[in-house]
Amino acid sequence: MSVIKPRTPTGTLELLPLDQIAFQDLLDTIRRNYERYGFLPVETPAFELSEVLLTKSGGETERQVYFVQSTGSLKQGDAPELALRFDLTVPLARYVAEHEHALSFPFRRYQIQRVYRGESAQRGRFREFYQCDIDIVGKDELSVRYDAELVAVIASIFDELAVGPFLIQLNNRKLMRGFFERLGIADAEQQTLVLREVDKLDKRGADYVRRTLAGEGFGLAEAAIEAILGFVSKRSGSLAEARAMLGELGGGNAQLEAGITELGEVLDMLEGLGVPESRYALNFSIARGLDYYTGTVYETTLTEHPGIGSVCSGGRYDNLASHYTRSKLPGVGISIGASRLYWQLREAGLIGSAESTVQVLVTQMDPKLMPEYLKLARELRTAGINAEMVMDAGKLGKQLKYADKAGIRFAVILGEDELARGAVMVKDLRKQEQFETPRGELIKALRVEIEQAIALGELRRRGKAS
RNA sequence: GUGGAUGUAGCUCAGGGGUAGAGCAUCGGAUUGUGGCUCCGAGUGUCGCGGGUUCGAAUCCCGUCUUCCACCCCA
Repeated sequence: MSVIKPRTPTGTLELLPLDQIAFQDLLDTIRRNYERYGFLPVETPAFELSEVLLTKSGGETERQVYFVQSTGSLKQGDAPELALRFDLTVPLARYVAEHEHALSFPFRRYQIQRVYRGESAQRGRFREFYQCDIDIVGKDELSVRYDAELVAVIASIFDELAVGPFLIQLNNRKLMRGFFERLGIADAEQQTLVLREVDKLDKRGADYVRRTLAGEGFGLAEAAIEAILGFVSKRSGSLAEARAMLGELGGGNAQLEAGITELGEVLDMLEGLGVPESRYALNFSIARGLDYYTGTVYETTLTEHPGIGSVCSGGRYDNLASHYTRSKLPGVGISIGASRLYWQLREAGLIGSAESTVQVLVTQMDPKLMPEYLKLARELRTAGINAEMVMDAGKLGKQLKYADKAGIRFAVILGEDELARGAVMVKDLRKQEQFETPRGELIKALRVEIEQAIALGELRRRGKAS
């Protein structure tokens, strides 16, 4: 009989249990912070109607969309009416438009789900991956103060992830467009093209951008190019510097002035929100690729790992759901690509395998004592301690080996000797220590051990809070 | 979609016209209440797929697929 080689399609991330636990810990941290800042959970279907998803046909998105089709429909040669979502923003727009009357505005939702993109796989880039989005959608209006609030959320998450220093870089599309307009680049399309090139500054360097802007398709005058480069090369190192950067821009047109005002308001909020100055900076080269951003744009990087690139990005959009409703729904949102983030952090050695979610293994020393083992396991579980029981008799050595390989930190051992003494043995496989405790104090003793390990950062809190 | 590379045991790879190897991993054992170290033993491959050259191909040639890297785009 021929067997099929078991393998996952390229561009998918499939993990072993201990790595999956580490990944889920990452998602949990993100989710916890989203909820802490008052965002509500939403899930939408993995696939949407094609007509809903592909509002803007042509271009990059359509090239990357996976269509979904039943075999029956495929045989009939019908065009697929379903497609897998490629981000969470388009489904959000549909969701808000569809449930507009049942939602409270400003609507704050978080969504942690997988999205699909049919692109060729590369390092840390997947065809199926998790996005963790938050968006705040207003009705008719939404204050830029919300734009500042998102900075606080990002800072809170990356602080808690403890992956070293990070920088949330801020910019504003109006400010950029206004600046280009002042230089005589008035056409919106042309501005978009310049935005896209300028965004590559930190990756490709000033010379690359200079050459591109002077080349065909742009052909900008040297003075304009130098003005642009001088503008986009600026970075703030502190709040005072950020304010000075805005102050030096001067005015000249409504867009530029609006951008300066908006960014200024965002800066004014950050201190009160408790975001340290070291966590954010203005960077006038940040543009983001998506063309629906109209105001604030965000891009977060890990200072000590520039190679990882952006770990969280997003921005403000004027009218989220114009394709689905006549209501004006402005919003602001950010997204964390969790699969890529996890993968990159692991590559950089910033994240390892976790310990098992199983906290204690109840070993089976003597099959005759099975009723005792069952009782022990029940006690542990009732106390909120995650416990696994060995059901098959076998050598104790093998059972401990199993616990070790499975990443289980503690083993409980009970044989004739302990039973006679009314005691039970607790073994810490990591510390290579064991101690005997009176049977009645097992739970207390284990809790102390577990809390200690959590305090040392060796374990994460599992099971119900005790 | 464009350009470049790759493909040999579960993994990392060596070999290079005469029919396949190492390390790691896996499993078993080292006197029946204690894991990660050590020692002993065991198994596995249509050498990516198809065709050609040859007495003979994993090894040379052609095609094809796959995976990877860069561009594009993005998380």
